[in-house]
Amino acid sequence: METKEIKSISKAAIRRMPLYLSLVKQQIAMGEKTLSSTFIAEKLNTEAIQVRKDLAATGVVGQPRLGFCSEELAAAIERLLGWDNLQEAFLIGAGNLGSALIGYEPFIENGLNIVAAFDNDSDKIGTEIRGVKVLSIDRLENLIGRMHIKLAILTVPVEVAQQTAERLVSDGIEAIWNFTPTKIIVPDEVIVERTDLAAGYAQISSRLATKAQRKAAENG
Amino acid sequence: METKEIKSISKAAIRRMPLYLSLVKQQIAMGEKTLSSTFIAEKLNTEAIQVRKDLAATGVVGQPRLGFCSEELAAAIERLLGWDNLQEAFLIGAGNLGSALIGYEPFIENGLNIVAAFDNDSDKIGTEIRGVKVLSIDRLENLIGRMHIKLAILTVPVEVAQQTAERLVSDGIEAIWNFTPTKIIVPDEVIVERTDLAAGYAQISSRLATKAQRKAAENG
DNA sequence: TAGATTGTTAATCGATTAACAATC
DNA sequence: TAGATTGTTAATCGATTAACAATC
Repeated sequence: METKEIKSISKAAIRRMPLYLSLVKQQIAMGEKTLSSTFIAEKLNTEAIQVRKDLAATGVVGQPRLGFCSEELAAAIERLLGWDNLQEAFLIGAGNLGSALIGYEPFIENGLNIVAAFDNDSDKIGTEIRGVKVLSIDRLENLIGRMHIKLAILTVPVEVAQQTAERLVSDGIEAIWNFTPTKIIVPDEVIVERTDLAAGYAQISSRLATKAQRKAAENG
Repeated sequence: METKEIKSISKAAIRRMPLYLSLVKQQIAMGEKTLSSTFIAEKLNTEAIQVRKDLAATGVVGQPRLGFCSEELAAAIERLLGWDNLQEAFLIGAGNLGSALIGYEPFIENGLNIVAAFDNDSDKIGTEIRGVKVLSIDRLENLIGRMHIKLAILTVPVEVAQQTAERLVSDGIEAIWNFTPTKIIVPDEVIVERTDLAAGYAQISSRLATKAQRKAAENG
């Protein structure tokens, strides 16, 4: 098989990959050997051209008239995302949101393995959340190195987000997934991804507000 | 006061507003009357020009040498986002993630009021989650109209996401905040915002995978 | 005044969409 | 073959960044 040029891939395309992957897996489960960009676009309420462009980045070559081989596509997306390997992670902050992430199905299904949670609340330390032990935050330093943990999921209160991030960095963490509603500042070599629930709320409430204002203007 | 032209505002800018708002509120709490785009940019690890451009959309006019009036800016951002009014919402699906959203501080602080949760698990129905009653999903139809609820937060299992969304739409919901890892298809007039935890995971794990591959190539 | 900052207009960058030849 | 689909190249669109005059 010829090796294809490495295609550049947009951040937005990466973010869409999980949608493609779960649809492809669904089709595999139903015994479908192939699926086309047209089909995917229809199911995801998007455009076929975007699907084709995105899938080009996986290196999978489609067949005119038939589309893409389901199995090949699933494997290629998983490889692209690194979801073909198990990813061990520490959860930092075992509050409501953190606890919810332990046991979040789409993570478990795709190789994200939260191996321990850390907190400074003595009531929580020593307990288990769905089988994951909650340890004292003081043991973080020791364990990151010893267990070769690359990824930390940061769900501490916003007030301590920056200082906790700095601790993680000095302990040698490679990537921080920041769920706190603030930006953390860390050295460039540390990978940071922020998932911002407040941003989503901003977007939906501003759209609702705009709609309400328009309605008021029409009736006024 | 002159009314300014309504500036167009990008989706990305809307999503950044909560970051600006919390920083501005922090400054107010510290007694600072003004703050500049330079200051904001430094704190948020971004560029001053982007901050100025974003803030222009609020209609607040800054003063050369001084920057923006903190109080005025906070009020303008809250108005822009509709966070100056209480937003009542139903939570659909009282699982782990849904439960975590009840009581999520940044929502509560900014006017998002989850007034009831709905589930079809008889073990959950009748219980309370941090003061919010869990009701049978069968009562949804009746209550959306009666309580004039505009916003539904969808945290049901992915398998029932589409059918639940359709129910919400036929009951007259105006906006759906979709936390399920799938796209839901609804009429255009219904506002849909999707917060996709799997997308964030895709992004961070692909970056980790790329880094690991580069490292392997160097050592190989 | 000198200098820091705002706000506008233009340039750049990145992502999406359109057009269309190639393929089976 | 006819027709659906792929994949590439070009055009468009939207967001970010740069340049710079205006302001206090």
